[in-house]
Formats: sequence, C-alpha cells, structure tokens
Amino acid sequence: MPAGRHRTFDEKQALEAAMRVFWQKGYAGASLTDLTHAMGINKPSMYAAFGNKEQLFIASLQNYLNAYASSHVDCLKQDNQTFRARLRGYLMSIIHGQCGATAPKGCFISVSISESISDDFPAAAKAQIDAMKLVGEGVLLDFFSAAQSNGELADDHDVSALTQYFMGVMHGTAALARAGKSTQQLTTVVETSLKVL
Amino acid sequence: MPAGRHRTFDEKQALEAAMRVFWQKGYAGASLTDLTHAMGINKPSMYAAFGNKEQLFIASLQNYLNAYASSHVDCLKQDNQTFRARLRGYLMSIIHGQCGATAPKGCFISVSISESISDDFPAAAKAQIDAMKLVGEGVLLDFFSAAQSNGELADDHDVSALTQYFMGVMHGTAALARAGKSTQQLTTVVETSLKVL
DNA sequence: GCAATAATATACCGTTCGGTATAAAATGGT
DNA sequence: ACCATTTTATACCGAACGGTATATTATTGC
Repeated sequence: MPAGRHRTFDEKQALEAAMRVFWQKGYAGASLTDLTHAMGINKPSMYAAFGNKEQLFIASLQNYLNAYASSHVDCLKQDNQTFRARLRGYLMSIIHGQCGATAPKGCFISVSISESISDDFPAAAKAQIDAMKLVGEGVLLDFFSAAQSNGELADDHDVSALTQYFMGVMHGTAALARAGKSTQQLTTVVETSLKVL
Repeated sequence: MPAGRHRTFDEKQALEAAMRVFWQKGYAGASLTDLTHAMGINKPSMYAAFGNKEQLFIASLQNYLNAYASSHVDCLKQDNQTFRARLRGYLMSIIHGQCGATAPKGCFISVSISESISDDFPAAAKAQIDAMKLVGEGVLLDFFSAAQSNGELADDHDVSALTQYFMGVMHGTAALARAGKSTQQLTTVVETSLKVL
C-alpha cells in the first residue's frame, strides 16, 4: 500500500464520463470544464490521473473500443448461425449501440475520424484513430474472406468491395443515429443493406 | 452608387473560403483567426459583412447547399435515363463532390448534423441544419414515390425504407471520403448499394 | 505522534477565444 | 475643396481556454 492520501474517485468511472463528453461534443468541442464537471473531479486530479486533454482523449478512444465496440465482433463468430445471420447480428448489435438511450448517439470512432482530418488535430490522437480504422476494416475483411473460403459466400463476390460497402453502411447508420433516427428505422436500413448478398 | 469606401474583397469568394474552413474543421474547430485568414480579410470586415461567427456559419451552409449539393438533384430528373441510371448518376455525382481534390473531403451537412447534437451548439444554426435534413430526405422520398407511381419501381418496395437506406449510403460514403477513401473505392460502394434494387 | 507522501481544492498563469472601439484611408455628393 | 460616409487596419476588451503552482487535507510507515 503506497503512502499518501487515497483517490476518492473511480478512475474507470471518470474515464467513462470523459469519453461520453468527447463522444457527444468532439475533441475541440469538449472543454476541460465540460470534462472535469462530467467526471466529478477538478483539473489537477484529471492531469495527475490522465496526463492532459489529448491523452484523456486517447484513453477515451481505447475505452470506447473495449467497452462499446469490441463486443460486436463476437456476433461474427457465432458458429451456430448462418453467414448471413452472423452479419445481421453484428450490424444489429452495432446499431443498438449507436441508438442506446443511456449513451450519446452515433459512433465515437466515426465522429473522431471525421474530426481528425483537421490539420490542427493532435498528432498522437490522429495516429490512434488511424490504427482503429484499420482494425475495423480488418475484422470485416477477415469475416468475408473466411466465409468465402468456407463456401458460405459465393466466389463471385468481391470481399474487398463488400468490406468497403459494409463499412459504409456502419458509418451511415452512425450518422443517421446522430441525426435522430430510431433503432427501428436503422433496423430497416440494416435489413435493406443485407439484400446485396 | 453609395458614398464611402468600396469593398476590396469579393463577398462570395470570402464566403466560399469560410465555408471550406467550417467544412473541414467544424463549427467549434474553426476559429475567427482561421476563418478571416482564409477569407483574406480582417475581423471588422467579416463582422460588417456577415454579422458574427454563427451567421457566417449559416451563410456557409446555404452556400454549400446552393453550390455543392443542389446540382446533384438534377441527375434524378434525367428523363432520358432509366430509374436505376438516374439514381446511380445522383449517387455518383455526390461521391465526386465528397472526394473532390479542390474541396474538403466528405459532406459539410453530414459533418454539421453530427456536430449539431451538442447541447451548446448555436440554436439558429441547429435549426438551419434540421431544415436541410428534411429537404434531403424529401428529395429521395419524392423520387422513389414518383418512380413507384410510374411503374419504374416495383410496388413491393417500401419507399420510406429505400429513402432511409440511401440517406444512410450517402452519409456512409461521406464518412468514408473523410476517412481517406478514393473516388474509385466509393464507386464500388455505390455500385454495391444499388444491388438492393 | 510525527515526518513523508499523495490527492484534493483554490487560485492563478499566459494564450486564445469571439467580438468591438477607434482611427486612418478611400470614395461620392455637393 | 470639403464633408459625409463606408471600409480598412490596429489595438484592445472581458471571458474562456488548456494547464499549473500552492496550500490544505488525508493517509502510511515508523
């Protein structure tokens, strides 16, 4: 046990709160006052625990990936379901995350990608976002490639084209969620998108 | 001819420059220094010509609609083309706009919708964005409804669902363009998206 | 109990923010 | 020529920005 006064706040809880502020308002739109108020701490505590605004943002991105994004990938691995059902489950899981009542609307990564093309966006944060972009694409590419190898997906399909298309569908539903569309409306978008297969 | 010193800058040119800054950096991310530098004028000139930052933003949105968005709709009215070809032309026109080399990537309205859900986003600007959202949806809804009346689109299609779907496709390609995808890659996304018809 | 240590709270730092007062420069009307 | 008018350029305003020094409070090891 280290000497000195103990933390009176939960670091994970504070990070979750900060993430939601960034998720809703973006990096530039989220002030330290916004962040520390939501986290329930004051600035020196934030700086001691997370470094600075940029590092808090990067930690928020990582927290989003762990707590809000990774779980969807499990849907693609349900061996008891058909190829189509697994993909549908994946997309449905995602749109529920994008339309949840307790969290901000849309996709934090999608919002961050969009903001990160600004030339004065912090470099380390941009690098983190670029890495996450590749991961997301890799998941879908592997899924379609494996399905084609297994014979679940016909050989005349272009797995790269399908990957780009469904990446687009996910960014699209994220934008629609942000525009106020309901889970039900996004469900019909997902169902329609699956008709290409 | 009014008395007094003449303007030494072109108002439309300055507005175009301001629009591109907002388009790339968003409302919160664009400072008055960014804006006036790009416009080639100083702050009092900007305030005299446009009012304030929020009104400049609203004027930028209107300028985007006029100069970058409205023209695409003409593709839907090419009576010499099939229903499918008109829709394809519309989407292709849009993705070229989203990937143009001379303008910022993506869609200014899509970016603005995303940013406008922040609770400290200016109210008048949010109202303008909400109005533009409805216009965009109306264009597609009218297109599909008319096509169904003409018999070009089978009756078993849900025009509302198709509208939501292609709104999602457009937001999706806009996000992919912002993520760095090429016109060629977005073309395959558009071609894939048309398979649902 | 008493130093050493670490987290809290407050007040403050220089800079940048959106916005403006002020004065110089340029035009038209007379 | 001169005055009214409008735009320009500079300097400045209070507020908010990201970030930190300082002092107080709480905790552990001894």
